[in-house]
Amino acid sequence: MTRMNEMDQEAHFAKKFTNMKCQRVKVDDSSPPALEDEAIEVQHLLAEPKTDHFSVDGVLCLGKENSSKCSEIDGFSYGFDGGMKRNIGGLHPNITQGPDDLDLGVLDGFLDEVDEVDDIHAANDFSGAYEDFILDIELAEKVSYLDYAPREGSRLRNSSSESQSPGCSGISNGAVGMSESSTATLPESESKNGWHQKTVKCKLRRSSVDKWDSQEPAEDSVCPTSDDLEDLGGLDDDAMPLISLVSGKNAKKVVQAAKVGTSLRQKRLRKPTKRYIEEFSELKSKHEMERQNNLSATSKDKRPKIRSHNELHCEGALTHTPKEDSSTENFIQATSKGTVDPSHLRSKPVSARQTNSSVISNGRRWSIKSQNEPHQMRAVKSAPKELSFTGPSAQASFESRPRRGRPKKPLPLSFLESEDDESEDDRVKKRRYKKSNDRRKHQRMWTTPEVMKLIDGIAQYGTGRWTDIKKLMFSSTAYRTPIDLRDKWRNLLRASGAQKRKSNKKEVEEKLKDVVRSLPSSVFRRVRELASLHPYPRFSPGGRYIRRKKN
DNA sequence: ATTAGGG
DNA sequence: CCCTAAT
Repeated sequence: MTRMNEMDQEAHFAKKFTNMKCQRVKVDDSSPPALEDEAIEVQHLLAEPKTDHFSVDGVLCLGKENSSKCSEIDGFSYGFDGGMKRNIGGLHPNITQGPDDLDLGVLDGFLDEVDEVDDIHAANDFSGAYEDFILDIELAEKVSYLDYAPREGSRLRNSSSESQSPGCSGISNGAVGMSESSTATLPESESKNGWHQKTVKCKLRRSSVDKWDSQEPAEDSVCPTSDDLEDLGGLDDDAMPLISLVSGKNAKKVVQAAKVGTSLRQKRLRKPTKRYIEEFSELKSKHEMERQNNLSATSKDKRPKIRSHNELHCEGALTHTPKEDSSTENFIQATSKGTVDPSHLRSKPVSARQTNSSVISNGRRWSIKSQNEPHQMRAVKSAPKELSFTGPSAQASFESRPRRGRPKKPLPLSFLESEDDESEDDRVKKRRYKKSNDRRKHQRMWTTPEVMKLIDGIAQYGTGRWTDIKKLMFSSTAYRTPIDLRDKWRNLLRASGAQKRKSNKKEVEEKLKDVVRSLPSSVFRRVRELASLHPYPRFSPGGRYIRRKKN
């Protein structure tokens, strides 16, 4: 599985870049010699973005210390970085441990964070768009020079220049801001001024899509989308602006002919639905967030993958140090607001991780051995579910996470639209909506220490006073609500057999049994004790109401 | 706002 | 975990 994925990735990357190259070359060739001034401009523009090489450069940078030496191409390296991360993220679920629910747990923290992740996406998208944006800047100026709707022109320029510097310095705010300003420009594109706006739009789209699909093995280059093609008279969005600059419609045809091959192929390759892509990106986001939230070892499993992945692309080209992913980390850190310093994580030697994992696997213990251990457990999660627990540090970091409310936002119908014909704006919106709506249940694994605390709390307060228990025993864990506590207790009762429910339901019983198995028997002893002491459903098995004890 | 109970 | 009803 792992193997295959990696290979896919590799092949995919290769193909992608090849495609890009082809496009540019063809465009170049087809540029009519007429209008030499413009042609030169075009040449310049074409030469400017060394897209074909930036990947390599980016990787190199990655391998190095993310030092300032790379600053010139930082934008690119970041962009690439984003791609890599997504790749890894996407890769992970497949390559990690086996089946069952464990991955759900690993992923869980992420879904809630999607909003924040959005920023990351934005940043990444932008960095991807960066190179093209350079072009756009020049274009924009040209445009305004040509007296196209001055307001728009200046607008464009503003957003461009504003973003230029931050983009280069590769810091989150800048990047995000930029991407936002750029997107803000898009909606205006419907006005008559026509092509230059479209130009920007398409370019942005194209680059972001490139980055985007680079994450997904099954997904291939998807530069032009149907709507674009229609809008622009069937022109490749890459070729379009340049050609337009040169000589308008005649050029269009030339280019159209030239790019037919690549375009068609790209179209054909575009199989996965947007839905699919989105899903994937969310998963990725989750992974990214998880890396931030669990300062220590969440990635016990992931990390090695990252390494290997990088190796795949960098091998021989550079000597990569243990810090090879530091740039990645830094980027994330810079990008998100409430970020935990991932430094431990970086510096954590492999040996330590291995040690921890072994410790975990042998399992059942009540006492906390080390602060880091819990994270390992959560990350590994192949260990019995209830066995793992969340350490204070992780709790703290999760605590800072805003409590997710229930979305309940009405789902726009456009959301369900078929994918192929929708404007860029729609697509952007869609993505946004998806994020807010599509967030699934974020399940948090109950760790043994948590269960213990819960039991203690119940012993103290009895059932029914969940808020008190929450406040007292779980004051540090924001993600456990009183209701959660109650639910967990309910489950414990059922699992411990203290609840003489209709035991006929073998199916359910069986499922609960594994939960039981993963928890120390001592826990269940207590559960049973408490069950009799504080019967949860206030009705005893006999059906009589039992009054709750008041402490 | 909190709890109970069902999905 | 989510939702609703009841308190």
